[in-house]
Amino acid sequence: MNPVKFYKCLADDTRLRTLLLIAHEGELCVCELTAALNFSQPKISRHLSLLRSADLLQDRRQGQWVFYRINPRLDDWAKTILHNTLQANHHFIAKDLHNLIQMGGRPERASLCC
Amino acid sequence: MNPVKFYKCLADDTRLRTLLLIAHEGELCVCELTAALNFSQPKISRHLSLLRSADLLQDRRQGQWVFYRINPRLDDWAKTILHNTLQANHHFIAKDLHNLIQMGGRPERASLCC
DNA sequence: TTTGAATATATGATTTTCCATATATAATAA
DNA sequence: TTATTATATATGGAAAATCATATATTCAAA
Repeated sequence: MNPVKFYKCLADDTRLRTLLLIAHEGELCVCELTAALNFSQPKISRHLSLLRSADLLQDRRQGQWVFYRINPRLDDWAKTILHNTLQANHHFIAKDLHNLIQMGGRPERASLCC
Repeated sequence: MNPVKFYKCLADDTRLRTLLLIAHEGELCVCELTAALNFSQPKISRHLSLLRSADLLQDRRQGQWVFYRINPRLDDWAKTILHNTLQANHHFIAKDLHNLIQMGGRPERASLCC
């Protein structure tokens, strides 16, 4: 992972909040991010597409929803930086997490085993 | 330090190489950075000005030279990220460090004590 | 056929770069 | 000392490039 390319991904309010929310929650779908961030769906979708192209995020479809998570094959140093940033800036996504908890009708995750 | 503002500073080739070179060397003047990066002096000066305005760098004048270093009052999490990035991406500035070593007539630092 | 998500296009805003020049310090000559 | 020249750095202004957003539309799954 080229470090400039990596930091360009983090250098935007929508993208950084998206990444930290996903890092915090493990996995989120587009409609959850839309509710948490209170931005338009196309806006969020476009940033997610950018983060997926840059290999920071991985997506999986489950029925009508598409869930995003941090790409597990992301370089360790980059993963570490995401987690350090989250730890030191929890306040940065506090309101978004609140919105997420308030959100009704969140999709159920498929159980990962049996 | 707002994390988006911080990452905007790192999200540029010239600025990231400048920061990592300074983090590696402790302190560098503009002419050393110009020689290491092989960019025009105004270009480097502009980016240094931006990094100083954002409180990532501190400058001091010594005679005709202006030396830049990482702002010692930068948030710890941000300092940590700079150092982690340097450790994991030494290759990113290898050529620049080589240019720096090759450079003739580097200015002498004022000794910090007696 | 309704819901969730992605994409295309246009546009406005920001950022980066270049060129020329300004300022500041230092070295040298008269 | 004073004037001259050289070196180091900063900045104003303009052009070029990049980026973010809104609207409209399309795609895909149930």
